Amino acid sequence: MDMSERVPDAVARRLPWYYRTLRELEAEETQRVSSQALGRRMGLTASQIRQDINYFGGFGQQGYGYSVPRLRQCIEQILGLDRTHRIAIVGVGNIGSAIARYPEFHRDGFEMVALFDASEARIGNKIEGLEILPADQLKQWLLQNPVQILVLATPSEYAQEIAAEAVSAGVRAIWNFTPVDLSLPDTVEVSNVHLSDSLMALTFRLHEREIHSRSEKWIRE
Amino acid sequence: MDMSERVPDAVARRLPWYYRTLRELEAEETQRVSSQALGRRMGLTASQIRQDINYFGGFGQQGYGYSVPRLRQCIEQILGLDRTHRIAIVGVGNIGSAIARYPEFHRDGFEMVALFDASEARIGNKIEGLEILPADQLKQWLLQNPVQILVLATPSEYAQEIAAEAVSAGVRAIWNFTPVDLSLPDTVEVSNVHLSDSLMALTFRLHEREIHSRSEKWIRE
DNA sequence: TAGATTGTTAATCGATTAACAATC
DNA sequence: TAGATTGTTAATCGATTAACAATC
Repeated sequence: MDMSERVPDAVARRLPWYYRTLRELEAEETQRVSSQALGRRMGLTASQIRQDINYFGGFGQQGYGYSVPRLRQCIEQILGLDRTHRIAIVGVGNIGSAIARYPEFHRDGFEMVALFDASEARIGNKIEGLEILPADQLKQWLLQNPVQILVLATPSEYAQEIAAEAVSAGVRAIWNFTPVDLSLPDTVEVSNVHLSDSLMALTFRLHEREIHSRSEKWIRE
Repeated sequence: MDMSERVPDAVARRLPWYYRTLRELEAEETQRVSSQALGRRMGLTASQIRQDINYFGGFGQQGYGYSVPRLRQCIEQILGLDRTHRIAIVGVGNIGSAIARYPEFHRDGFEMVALFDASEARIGNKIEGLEILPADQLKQWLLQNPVQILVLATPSEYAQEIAAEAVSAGVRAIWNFTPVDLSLPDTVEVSNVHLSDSLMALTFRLHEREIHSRSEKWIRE
């Protein structure tokens, strides 16, 4: 498993997709899969799948294909899901609390360990048995209770400040739900869920399509 | 504005980002911006920004740069945000109800018009003044009240079925929060928010980094 | 006018696809 | 062994970057 160079983003983005698909195949009790069959299922070329998988090593077998459980397990390890990840959430508004209540995470080794919010009305309340702590205790708490991942779901105006604070308390991975492009040392990994970007990408394609069909009509008439 | 070819995904993904940044600049009352200045701010090359913008036409002015309000407005139009988009949500669990309560959408012309759920316990309840309707009335309702966008936030096992139903009732854009790769006619636009994929991309990079630093040590010692 | 910066073409880089020898 | 399918190298394609003439 040679990891001497940073894996291209294009490949990294497909890894969870492979993982998800392999889990489906496993649930269907499929034992083996060829790059061609997997490609057909995912809408990728067989070549790309072999290329991607080989980035991490030869998990297949010539003339046979890939063992579904084995490949699933390998990708699970590559994704780091064989470990437990402790997660804290800052900002328990709509999205923050939805994440706090999301049960599926547990299955993949994620453990919600603390919730923080700045609103007096929320502090002290419980979500899934976990008490909401005052946001101004975040740094202190993190120093004593390290987490692997911080979920950032505060109002935009506090996002940068709180992220920087968390990083100074040792956080090295942020799952960012605010529409803010965080500026942090590049020793910190950030995964953005820019919800409105994703919604706008949808309206863009919808709009683009309408223009297309209009101009098609134009040509026909 | 030549749109004879489909805009590459790479460009489409950056459009909402440009829009967001231009809005920030506008809020800071910046009147003009050069591709270089915008590039520095966003971490892109000036060249790429000019290339991207020119995909849609010459909105700049030689020797001056781009007018921030004008460019913002142009991209707003390109994204289709000058129109109103009616949205319905199916599945008002954690994520569905978080989306239903998200206030920011209104600003960009999105209007939440209906909520659906299959659970007896939820039907009849209200979120933001909107009553939750039985999911089995979805198709009927959509036929009478067309929406531009359907938010899909049901349990995975119903996602494909409900999406197909909505499409047969005229829906042409789906904002998909389920971890399912929907299979729909390509006349339908889908924007996926695969939350666990995004979380796993984070653990992958975190893990990858650890391997790096370990092997660095290895070399040093 | 001179300086600045775009719009656009050409060069480079990286990612995807094709091809095929290795091998199970 | 013969057939199938991987692992891997080479060819192609597309996206990014560089360069520069056009022009405000």
